[in-house]
Amino acid sequence: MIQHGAEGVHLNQIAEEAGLTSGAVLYHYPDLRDLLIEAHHAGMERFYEQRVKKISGIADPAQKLITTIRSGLPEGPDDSGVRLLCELGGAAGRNRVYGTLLTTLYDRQVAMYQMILEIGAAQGVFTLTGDSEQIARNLVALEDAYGYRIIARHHSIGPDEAVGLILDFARMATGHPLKETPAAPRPKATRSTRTTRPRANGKTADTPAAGPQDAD
Amino acid sequence: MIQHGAEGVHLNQIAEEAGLTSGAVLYHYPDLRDLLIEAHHAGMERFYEQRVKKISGIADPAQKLITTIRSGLPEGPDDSGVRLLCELGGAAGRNRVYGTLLTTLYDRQVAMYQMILEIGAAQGVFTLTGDSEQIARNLVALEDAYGYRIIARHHSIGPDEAVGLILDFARMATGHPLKETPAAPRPKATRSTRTTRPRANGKTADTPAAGPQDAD
DNA sequence: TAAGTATTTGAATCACGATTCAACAAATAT
DNA sequence: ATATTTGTTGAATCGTGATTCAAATACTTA
Repeated sequence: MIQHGAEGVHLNQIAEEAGLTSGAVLYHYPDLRDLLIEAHHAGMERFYEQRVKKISGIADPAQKLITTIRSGLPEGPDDSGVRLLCELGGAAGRNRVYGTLLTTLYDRQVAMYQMILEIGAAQGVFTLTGDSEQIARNLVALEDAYGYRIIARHHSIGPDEAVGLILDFARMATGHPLKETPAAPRPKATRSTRTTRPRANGKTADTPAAGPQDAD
Repeated sequence: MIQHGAEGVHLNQIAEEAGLTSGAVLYHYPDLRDLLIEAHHAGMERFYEQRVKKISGIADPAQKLITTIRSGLPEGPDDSGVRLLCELGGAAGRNRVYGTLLTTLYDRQVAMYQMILEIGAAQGVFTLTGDSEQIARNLVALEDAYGYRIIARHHSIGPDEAVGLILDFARMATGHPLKETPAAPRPKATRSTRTTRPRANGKTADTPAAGPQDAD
């Protein structure tokens, strides 16, 4: 899906990716669409779980907020997790299931932010300038949008710039300076989230070597 | 593209939509991709022009800002202009041309907002809490994101709610109350932006009547 | 080990969509 | 009025990808 779009996936590609033949894939998923939906669902779930895990250990609301913001953005234009979500965004207008999936994710993310905001406010660390849900919604919205910008390879908006922009808003909304920890030099070359798959067994020796960037 | 996704368009559908046969379409666009790019380009252009036109007559910066925000959002989940842009968002990760197209649009919209903000500030109407570009970027980002939410049919976020949320941010950023004009009861049933096309000439009498909502 | 079940293969088939092209029609120029 | 070009058609062709299925293989259980 990342390579050819939600509507452009071909059974054979899926099979090859899985190290199987088309028949085997059909054996498990007589209807391809079910597989795609499950895949999207799993991708979303993984994305969300990762975020939750990243902030689970942090106590300070400000640091928690900053980390959460960063974890919602792609690591770069090739971040597969976010790429998938962007793909979903386009398809959501056409397909109710995808729409619901995406909507659910959005709501969960809002709840996550809202929790952080509320706790911070309760501790007196944040001074919210409005309803916590309203702020949370805007935070998630900003994340989403900058995700798209990064995926589209905007020349002047990368992950760092996006974090900066979102923090600008977060500061207004929380009344907290939200200093980015200069520590934690985010691990550079953790690119390609793609789990290395055990290639097809023999026979399919001729991989047409699809370029890293498919020109549609 | 709206019906079947950027990767799912079929020549015959395009031809039928245009009231032609596949051959005739190929005569003008030997490479289908050129057509799609031009279509996206035209769609974007139209979207932008419409926004500019809508605010052209307004003098008051606050009203201008409010109107601009509204004009950046879809009128509903079926707004074809925005649907197309969402489609583009997913494809941008795969296709450099689309990425550039989208990036360009984003930058132009930022410039548009920036202008409004700067003028408002110069007139003493707005008191910007930060860099005008930074605020403008976030405004466009919010628009984009809520566009996606609306297209995905979020149960509690429609055009009105989105405007409200964006205005919440805009108020923080401009220090202006930004009261929505209760006047101008937005025209209810202006659905289906789709321009009525002169149907195919004879022969192609059997239109399979594709439902309004294609289940992917 | 043997029987039974689950999975995978590879080839055959089927359907559909892109592409080509000769003939036709319309518009425009001479 | 005729020639030329421009655009369009419809049918034929071609290629690709989904789908089916009998046979082969792997795994499980008794």
